[in-house]
Amino acid sequence: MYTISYFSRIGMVSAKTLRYYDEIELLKPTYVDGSNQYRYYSAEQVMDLLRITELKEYGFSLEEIKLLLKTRDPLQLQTAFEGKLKELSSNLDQITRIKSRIETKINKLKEGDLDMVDLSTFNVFLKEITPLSVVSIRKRTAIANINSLIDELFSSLKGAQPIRPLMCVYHDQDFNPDDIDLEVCIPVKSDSSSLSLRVIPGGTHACVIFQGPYPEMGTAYAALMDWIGNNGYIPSNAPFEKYLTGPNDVKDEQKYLTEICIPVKLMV
Amino acid sequence: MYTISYFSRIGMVSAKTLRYYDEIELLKPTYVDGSNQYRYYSAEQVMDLLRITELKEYGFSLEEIKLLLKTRDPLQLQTAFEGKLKELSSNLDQITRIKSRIETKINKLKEGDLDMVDLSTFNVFLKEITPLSVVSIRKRTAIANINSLIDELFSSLKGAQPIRPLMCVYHDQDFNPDDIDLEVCIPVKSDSSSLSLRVIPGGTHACVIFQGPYPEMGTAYAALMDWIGNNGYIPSNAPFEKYLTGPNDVKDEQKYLTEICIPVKLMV
DNA sequence: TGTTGACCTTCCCCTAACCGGAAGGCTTAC
DNA sequence: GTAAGCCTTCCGGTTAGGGGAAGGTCAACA
Repeated sequence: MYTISYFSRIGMVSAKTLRYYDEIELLKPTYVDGSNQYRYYSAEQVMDLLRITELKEYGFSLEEIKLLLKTRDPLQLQTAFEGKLKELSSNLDQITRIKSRIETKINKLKEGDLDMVDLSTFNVFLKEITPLSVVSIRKRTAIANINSLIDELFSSLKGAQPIRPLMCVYHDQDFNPDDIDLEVCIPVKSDSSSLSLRVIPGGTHACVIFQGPYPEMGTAYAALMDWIGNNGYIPSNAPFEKYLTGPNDVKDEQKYLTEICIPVKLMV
Repeated sequence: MYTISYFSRIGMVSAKTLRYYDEIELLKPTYVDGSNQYRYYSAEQVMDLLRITELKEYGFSLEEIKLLLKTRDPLQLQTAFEGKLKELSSNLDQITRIKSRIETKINKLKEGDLDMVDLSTFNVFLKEITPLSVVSIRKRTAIANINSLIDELFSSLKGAQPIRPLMCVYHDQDFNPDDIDLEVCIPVKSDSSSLSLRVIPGGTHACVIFQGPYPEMGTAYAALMDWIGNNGYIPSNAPFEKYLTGPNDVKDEQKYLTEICIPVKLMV
């Protein structure tokens, strides 16, 4: 039996942490003195504590660890590890992309470019769009899952040929990247009767073409919304994007080309 | 002038976020209606909002962004970006190391190794150590900074030859990885009179040799502390580690060799 | 003119994984 | 006798907002 401070030194964690683990029922002392509430830990608990620290380093939350500690099934552990491995790989990609974005920023700064984006440099134009038949999936999900949605959609195509680039409709008003009402669309011929089609309504749209990485598209949206307000229009429906040139076409994110369209009507 | 919801759509953030930015004085609306407290944002603020979102993506905290927004000095911006770049690089390294640790775990699991470490497999031994002269730096810092401390120490060596591997004394009782009382030591000949030496006292030490990555050394510490308690000793001074084989000697972290020593005395 | 629905406000509580410190109780060593 | 060193609980703080309630306001429509 160890006191909390000795036990904390064994595991190289703070006593505060141990009290917290007790509170959330992750690791309770084997014995608590009834008279003074002192916590005492047993030698077997050392291994539990070490496992907790290890899993924490791997990026598991304490809730997840609580479950993993209980299981004696090595397969479940393996699955959890493999999932975490994927997560870490995607973190790596994410960080790498951000690094390259910062690098181009630094280069611009060095060239004396003051890095001030001017909304008026965007070339907003009005366009009458005719209704368009598409195959689509609509789902409420995190933006990060968009790729699996696209895969799913493509596999449901059954040989039908896309006649235009991929599109995405953003049905949300309030923007929250972890929970988006997302509709991925592939335009197809309107007589592809074997598929269940949906028709994107036509009408007047304010549009802009943006070149650059997707996370920087905010400026284009801002320019578009700004233009709409300044020209006596208001948005009348959900905006959508057409991915003219994307990751499948070029490697350099700076070369991505996207058209953003917002259906509009005249203000009364 | 935009209402909060229109402004939030322009910037693709939630209205909640905008109210929060108002509260923390990061981005205050240019005009607030006196009668109903409605917030109104101006067209110029769009760029500020977009910059905030951008810097957030780069990993800056809102406090840092507050400072960066104010400055018109491109050099300061560049410095901040370069610092962030370094931070992201070290994150990349960190994640890569963790990934490879998880991969070896998975391989062990596949081989049927149940991944149960047994403290009793560690070979703890008692050792009489004679006093040792070292050059050292002691500092309270995050464990992540240990490398710069080592560099600093080596550059203060002025040609004196290390006679033993690098050591580190851990003066803390309560372990907190972001704020450690750390002493890095290089053993030198005791007659290196041109340097200011400090002497690590001799005496009885309980020691163990650990093979593997540094973050997994906890098990060895646990085995050591366990042995000490079970054999009628108590720790009498700060523990230290000797880095017998480290990153300068081999690439594979699984091959790192470290000796952990804890000064002990007999319990009364 | 009334009503409906969209929009705005403030206020309060919640998150994860603890840290810092206060106030108070117990032993033990000098 | 008292100071040091343990231990306890409790309270408040951290980041960047989200969820939701209660209530005021606005514009359009019947």
